[in-house]
Amino acid sequence: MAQRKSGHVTLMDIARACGFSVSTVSIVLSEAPLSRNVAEKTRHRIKATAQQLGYYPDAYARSLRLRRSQTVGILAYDLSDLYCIPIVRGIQEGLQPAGYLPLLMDASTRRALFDSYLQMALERRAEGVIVIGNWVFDETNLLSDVEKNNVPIVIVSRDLTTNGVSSVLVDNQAGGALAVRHLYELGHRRIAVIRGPDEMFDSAPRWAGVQSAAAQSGIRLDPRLVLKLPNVVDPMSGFEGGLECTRRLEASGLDFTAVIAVDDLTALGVVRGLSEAGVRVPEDCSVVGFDDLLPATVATPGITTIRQPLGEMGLLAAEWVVKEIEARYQKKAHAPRLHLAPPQLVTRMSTAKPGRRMRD
Amino acid sequence: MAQRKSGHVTLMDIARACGFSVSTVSIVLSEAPLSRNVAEKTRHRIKATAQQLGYYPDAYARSLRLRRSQTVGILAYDLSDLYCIPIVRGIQEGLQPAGYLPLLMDASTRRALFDSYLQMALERRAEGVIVIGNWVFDETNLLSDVEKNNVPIVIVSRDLTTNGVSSVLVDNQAGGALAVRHLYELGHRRIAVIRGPDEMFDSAPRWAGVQSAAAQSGIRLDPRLVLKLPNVVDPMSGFEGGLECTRRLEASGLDFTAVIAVDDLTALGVVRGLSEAGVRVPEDCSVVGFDDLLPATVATPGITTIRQPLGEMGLLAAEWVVKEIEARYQKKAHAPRLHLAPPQLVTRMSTAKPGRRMRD
DNA sequence: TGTTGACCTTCAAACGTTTGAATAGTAGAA
DNA sequence: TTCTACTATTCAAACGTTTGAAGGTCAACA
Repeated sequence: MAQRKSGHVTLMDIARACGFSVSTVSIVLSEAPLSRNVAEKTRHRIKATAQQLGYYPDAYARSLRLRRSQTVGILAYDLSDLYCIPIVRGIQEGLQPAGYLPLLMDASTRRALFDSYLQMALERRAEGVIVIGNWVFDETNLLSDVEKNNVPIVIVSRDLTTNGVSSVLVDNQAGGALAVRHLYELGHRRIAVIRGPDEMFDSAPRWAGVQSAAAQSGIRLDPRLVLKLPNVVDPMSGFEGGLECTRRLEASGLDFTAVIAVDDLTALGVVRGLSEAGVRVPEDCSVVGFDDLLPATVATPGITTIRQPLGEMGLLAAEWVVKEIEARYQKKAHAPRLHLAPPQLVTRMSTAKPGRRMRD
Repeated sequence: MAQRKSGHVTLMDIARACGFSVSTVSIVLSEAPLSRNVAEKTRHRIKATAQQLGYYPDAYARSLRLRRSQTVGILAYDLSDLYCIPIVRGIQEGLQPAGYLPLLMDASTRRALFDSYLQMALERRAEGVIVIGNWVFDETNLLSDVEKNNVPIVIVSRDLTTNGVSSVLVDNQAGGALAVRHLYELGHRRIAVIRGPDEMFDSAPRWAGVQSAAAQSGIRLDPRLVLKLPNVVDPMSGFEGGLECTRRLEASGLDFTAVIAVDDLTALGVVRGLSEAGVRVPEDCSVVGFDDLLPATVATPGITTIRQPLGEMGLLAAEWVVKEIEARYQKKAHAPRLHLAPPQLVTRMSTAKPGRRMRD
């Protein structure tokens, strides 16, 4: 067997091994149209040799020649945020049939990493980029760099259409309203709200939804029962924030029969806080979360929550990039689009009719 | 500006734009040693033009020429398994300083995807591969294909040293023992155990650890209190299995004051099952999990568990591949290595001294 | 005998980089 | 003047593919 420089088997190695030219070998192995002309036994011989030598075509050489990478970069701002994975799954599902490979990157909440990965995506000639931007990152200059290179980009979970970027996200406002209406129908009237930090994009629209639904139902939201989480990027911060806020609520001595938390982790923090104070969920107080992540399902009591259709959102984002890539090859670019996915109420054990809560 | 074919700015574009040759431009932009010889203003001019044109070097051309991809494939069998992410984080951390880029791939529990991603890793000329094999996958023929291509491979969370693959995993046996001893010291003597399915690699050693520690402490494990989860690959299956087993335990009418579950999700299923039966945790029954994943922390009560040092494990795996890659460039390969990371008991609220449990 | 077409295979150029070797130009030393 | 040494830049080949164009061979037909 020929001694190869790179340690990898190449077309040349196969050509030498079975006495044909590199061209023929390439034609056969890549199943090019021309391969119909190649004699049956030649084809067989070449394929067998390739198999036996453990040949894998070199993606670099191939992409270089074809000027296509068949790759889409997926850039998650924080992959450990539980809600990323279902999105990633959806994206993969959407990319697969179109023959694009996901290039998954996790910025681990580090801004510098995010930038360098974005750069890497460009160097790798990703034909499109999907950003999962669950947390805030104010600067979009790099994203514009992406656009400058004629690479279509879609962002999931933030609305950046004003910056010219197609966006897929849940209808946060409708979600907030859903939570309020659910509690209202159960009979709750004194509802505490734990809002997300200002720096989290979802916070404002969810709060807006809560407010408008409350107004519509004739519920007065006591400002003293509305708290806001501090802005920390740690994945556990929601839980701790919810816990801390609940302690404050309990210490205040105010009455409330339900709590709406900005997300599931916060809701779990609320449950913990109530439990510390000897308040039972849902008998004494109901709790509603947002997102529908695993911990909300497996906790006891299971958390009633507003579900985001994360998989579908990822799928749609993938389909959009793919379509946009194809479009650009035909020299026509679309205007940025926006999709607000409908949220869905998932009723579990953490909400019930308001009971008689004893307060000493 | 020159009209380029590929839609991307190339060295040639820059060369034309500022009147130097491609070589000079390359030398300057890649900061090659020769660039010391290049006149200051030439350098400036070239860099400025590159910047202005939005040049990103083509990773494909570069890797092709250099015959190095600076890439390590990370192949997770199921990224939605919560315990993958900390490992991935650790790996990234270990790869970064060595200048290798992670190529993250998620097989989504699908065997076929796993195979095709592994193939892709080879086509992308990954210089090393790290497999996170949290669930069983019996065939290692593809892994041997990897070895055949002279690509070092490390597996996290399974012992495949007998197949010649370096392995990093937690000391499951020690972990099982830790759980028993903790309960023993609290005073528990009648302990139920929910074992993992046979197809899950960790199951056997954890059970062995439980058995030996029980024997050492003089605890007799009632076989009727030892149940086994069915083999389902769904991420929720642990929870549902734990719940189902607990219902069976409760229905049996047997006495027990504590439950050891094979992992955290199962433990949460146990808590749910106990709650259904009106059994309080930890007052009436203690529960211990394994892994220390997020849901164990944020549930109420927080689950006492055996922590795997996932980050460190990933870090070590990364360091091993990197070292092995460098070694192969010097034509010397190491024998496969094994590291059993020490588990650690994390005490939370789900365990306490056995109380007087009423049974009618 | 020459021509045609069908069939099978190869040539050679290109993709965008990097880099050892080569080419000039300048200047100081022998 | 010639030699050496240094600076500043370029040539050209190579990495492993793909593919339009061209090269063969062979049989059949005119």
